[in-house]
Amino acid sequence: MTTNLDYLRQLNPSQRSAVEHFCGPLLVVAGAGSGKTRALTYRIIHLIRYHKVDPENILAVTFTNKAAREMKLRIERTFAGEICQEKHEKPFEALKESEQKSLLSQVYRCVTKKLWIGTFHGLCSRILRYDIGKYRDEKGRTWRSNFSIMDESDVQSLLKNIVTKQFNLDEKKFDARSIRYSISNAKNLGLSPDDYLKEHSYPKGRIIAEVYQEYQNQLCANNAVDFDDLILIPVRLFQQNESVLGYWHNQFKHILVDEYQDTNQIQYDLIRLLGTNGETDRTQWDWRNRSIFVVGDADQSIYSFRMADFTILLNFQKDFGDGLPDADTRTMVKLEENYRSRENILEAANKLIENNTQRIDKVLKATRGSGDTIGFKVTRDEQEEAEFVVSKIKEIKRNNPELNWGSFAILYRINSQSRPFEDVLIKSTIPYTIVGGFKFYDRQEIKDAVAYLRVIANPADTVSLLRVINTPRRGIGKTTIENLLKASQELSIPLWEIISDETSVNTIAGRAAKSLNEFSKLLQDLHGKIEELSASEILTEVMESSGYIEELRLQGTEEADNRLENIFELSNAVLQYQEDNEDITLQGFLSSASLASDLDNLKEGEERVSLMTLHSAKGLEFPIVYLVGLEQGLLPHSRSLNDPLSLEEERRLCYVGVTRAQEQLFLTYAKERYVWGNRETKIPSQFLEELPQELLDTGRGKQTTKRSTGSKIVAVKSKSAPNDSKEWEVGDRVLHPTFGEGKITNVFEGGRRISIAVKFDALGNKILDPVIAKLQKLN
DNA sequence: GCTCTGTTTGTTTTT
DNA sequence: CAAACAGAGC
Repeated sequence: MTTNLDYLRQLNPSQRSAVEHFCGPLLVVAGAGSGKTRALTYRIIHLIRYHKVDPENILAVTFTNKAAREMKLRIERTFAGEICQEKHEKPFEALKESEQKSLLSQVYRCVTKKLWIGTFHGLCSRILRYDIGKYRDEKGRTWRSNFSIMDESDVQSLLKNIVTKQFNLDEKKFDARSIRYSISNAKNLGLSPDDYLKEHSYPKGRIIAEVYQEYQNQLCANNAVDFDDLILIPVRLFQQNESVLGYWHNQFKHILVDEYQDTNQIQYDLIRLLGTNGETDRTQWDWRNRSIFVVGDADQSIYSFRMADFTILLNFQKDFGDGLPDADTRTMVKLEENYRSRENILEAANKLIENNTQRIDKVLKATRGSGDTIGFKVTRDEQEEAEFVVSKIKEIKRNNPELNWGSFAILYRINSQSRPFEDVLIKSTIPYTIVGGFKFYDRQEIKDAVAYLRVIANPADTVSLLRVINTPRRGIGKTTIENLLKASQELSIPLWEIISDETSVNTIAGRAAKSLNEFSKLLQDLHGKIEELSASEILTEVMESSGYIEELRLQGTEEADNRLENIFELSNAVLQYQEDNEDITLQGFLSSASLASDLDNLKEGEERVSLMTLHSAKGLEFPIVYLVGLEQGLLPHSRSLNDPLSLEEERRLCYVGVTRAQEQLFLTYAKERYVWGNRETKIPSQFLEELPQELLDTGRGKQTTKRSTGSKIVAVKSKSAPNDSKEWEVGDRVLHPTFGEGKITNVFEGGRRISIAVKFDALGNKILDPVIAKLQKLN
């Protein structure tokens, strides 16, 4: 019997060699629209169908939950199609509906269900539900499997409390936000509080290390972890426990990572540990029946603020691969044919990204006709910008009956730019969805409901307990709570243990004792039934019995009705979760809820105009794209203007936007816009100049993209720079201790900092800080 | 113990 | 121009 491998015929040679790769490492450098998702999906199918790999042994990491869901769906469908051909010798579509259904559910049971597909965070939380009990950090802290995942605002208030109440620090110097950022960065580099202290001995660093230490204490006391811990803890656990690592190493024989350019250090550590079983000597690596397969595009790396580091991708060949030059390597495949966009759009994208220095050379090759020129519009302000875009949408839709509202996307740099577009869309009664901004799970009533569920699942979660202890109002006031907290601190036991003991409550709480005991009884009751009741039953029960629903009903205002509606929506989400997953436990639902993103709501086939940030648009495509707000200070964002590295990231962001478009792309720029309630005059984005001017169509013939002189923020000079940067000049040969010899191709001056771009003979372009990198000038 | 209101503060991007 | 917060009044 010849296995029917129909899917291979749909691939070009490079895609095919990626899909047919079996064991060992492979880097797939995949340009925008080059069919990388297809390569990834088909490779998984090929592993199972052709190489007979057990789906259980495949780990595929995607960037979003949505991407994971879609990949599963595609695998399921393709698989069903293949099996159908093989068994019945007819296409899947020819089956009766009932046969289709039963085939799909069979594929689900044998394949999709067993695959480990998800985001780093989702997959790691799954691993932790098995193994977190085996972890012990360097201070001896431990966690239990019913841990809570703290959301960003919980973390924020926890930290604020530590900074202001416990440490009495100056809030100006140590605001919770920047401390959170430091801690998160530390965790993404794999640093514990002690490690952090070692690396930062200066006074401020020492204090941050102390706050970090105390923050860990409190997470532990709440039996809670934050987002970063979801990845950090497995890595640490694997490092300290050989047998746990061995188990998961053995489980995951084939590891696939999508969007590899946006992984950070700790995620890399995780992949490396799983792939190599922690063996550092690469001659000892055993690739029999194993592989690491990563897909990415350095030009689309846009998450460095989250510590993503695309040099991890650039180093793949050195790390895992054979390190041979491009022409000879067997561990890298480049996908350069673009199946998405019209040639004009690609040309613009290619021209734009050429201005970046640090990249793997790669050109998107068009496979479709040239298409229209790129629309460009200068408007008076953001209001006119929105009106222009919406009227254009209407016009194009009218002239192209095959398009629906879902064919259009409006992309912007920051969420607050959506406002005027929403207004105009509403006025025109055009359906739209807005991705990002305020999430469903950020709504007050949803957070209340979820907090109830979290306390029931994990009574040690004092943060959630405090949120609901007096919601709805049951006469448990500030002083009562403070007394209870004091008691719990003195006895160093969780608040919950005080509250669940009637005698203690009666002693401490006084007037509030009665309602406190009722409250505690309700939660205790449900906590006891956690095994026997489903998540949705618990939700309904707690919302009714706590009086939460009743209070909203009594209010009768429009707002209260809205909240009731949302709670109803939440219970639908729970039911949906139970439908989609075998796991109907409360904890299962709670972790999926914590990790849910707004992007998950974006459904294909929904005929609505999409509004989202450029970050959210990654991985998506639309026939018609409006990339708006192309102004200095917005795109590129003002915070990147004096740092060449961030500026390159902004350019990549713009590149991501441009390459989302299939048929047509519009760019807009508003001369004035409200910033912080003030009108501000804006100058055009420098990226506009970098695009091929002949492709820009202003609709009137005359080009108006020239910027006023003197507005260049980043000076690129070769000679006679006014300050002492003349030490480094374009054309100089230099020697770097690790990168070797190279030639300076650019000198950037931004404020006090100087960066230079060097093309190394062996390693290609890199941007360096000459003060940090110990560069030597050669003559 | 709870609500209202004036003041302050701050905006990139997100799993 | 928000939202979030603190302090005063009920």
